[in-house]
Amino acid sequence: MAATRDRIIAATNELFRRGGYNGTSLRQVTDAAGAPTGSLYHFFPRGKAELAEAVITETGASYLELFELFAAATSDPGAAVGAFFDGAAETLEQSDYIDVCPIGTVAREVANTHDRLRGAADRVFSSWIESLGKHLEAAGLATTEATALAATVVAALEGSFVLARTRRNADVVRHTGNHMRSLVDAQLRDAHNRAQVNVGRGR
Amino acid sequence: MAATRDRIIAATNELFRRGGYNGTSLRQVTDAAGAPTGSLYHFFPRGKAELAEAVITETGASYLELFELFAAATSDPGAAVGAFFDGAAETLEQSDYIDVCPIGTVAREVANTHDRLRGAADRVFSSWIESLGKHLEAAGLATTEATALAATVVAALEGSFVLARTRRNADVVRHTGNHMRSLVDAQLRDAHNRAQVNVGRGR
DNA sequence: ACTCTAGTAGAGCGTTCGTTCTAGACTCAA
DNA sequence: TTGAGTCTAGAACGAACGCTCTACTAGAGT
Repeated sequence: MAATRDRIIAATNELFRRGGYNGTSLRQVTDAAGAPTGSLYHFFPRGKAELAEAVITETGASYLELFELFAAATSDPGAAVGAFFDGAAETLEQSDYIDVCPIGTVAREVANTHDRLRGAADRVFSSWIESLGKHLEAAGLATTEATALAATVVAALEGSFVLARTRRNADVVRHTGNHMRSLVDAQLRDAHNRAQVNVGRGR
Repeated sequence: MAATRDRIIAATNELFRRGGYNGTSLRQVTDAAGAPTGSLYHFFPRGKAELAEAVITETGASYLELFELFAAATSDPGAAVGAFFDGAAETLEQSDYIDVCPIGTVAREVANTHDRLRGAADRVFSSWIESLGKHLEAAGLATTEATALAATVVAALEGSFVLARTRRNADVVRHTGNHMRSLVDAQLRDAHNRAQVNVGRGR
């Protein structure tokens, strides 16, 4: 019976997306979750930091699942990337530009002050990069190239959220998605061309 | 004699880069600047928000100048973009991964809660995009393409800061810079090819 | 029927927050 | 020398912060 815990996590997630870590008070969390302080400290004995760590880890895992869903729908990584950006843009517009991703916000905010939170966000980003990287490898990229390109895509995704929130306009997310798609396509084309040349040379 | 005002701005800039808006108290600011509360409210009568607005605007302008410096050094926008990313990576490493850019951090944090700060950050980002966009136009891109590509580059820059801070490793900034450079180069190549075709057709 | 644990409930702790306010010090024109 | 204006200095305010603490309730196990 962890319904209360779930409500606390969900409320914190949404509040972090709106106001970040330091901008969200536990009073807001308990009010939004309809849970008393006692329950909050029952589920998260180390307090706010432990709650934030759980939100980052659990949200990160669910976004990883979501991306895998997009990736499973096609063997073309460029298309999956483009679709993911488009979905994020839609979400932004429908939520009055509340941040799509609490992880990036919190990570940037507390990277220098809360090392455990930084570590949790690091693990989440790494899991995303690894997942996308594997799909890029499967499509023909070398491991090093695939990882670097995956990191760039994640960076562009997070950065486009910053701009979209600031301008209150999600088009930048879509445009960035298109650019990432053509970048992925170009790198895959290069890799295939190189492979062809090597085959032609009897390699 | 606005030396005190300058010290307050500089201290706030650095503290924002470390802890963001809500994570920085005015006590920290006055301590770091060696200025009493009275002086702070003398120069910024509307308090913390006005101070933050000034930091965003002034830092934004100085980064615009910095980019123009990189851009003036070459007629190749791709090279300027790459060099700018490399410079940022260096800065990150030399500063123990304090954020390079207080604007992105603050903007993402308070976009939903402080509209004036959001507006100030919006103007700064727009000025960067406009500047890079003009250089891309000068190199042969159409206005729409140039603006969209410039926005993607700024997004990738901001996003790579998030990842670099979180991983405590600036390589992602360099890799993203390389990818942005090749993206810019590819788009310019496409534009020139299209122009050639049109000339060949007597257009 | 009794005990034990999980979870609910919220008053209250010490601290720090952004801000206000009063008082004093310096500069320079009149 | 005076007076006005600019800037410095920091004590003090009410509000809000994260967190601790004690008391209570519900239900499972024996």
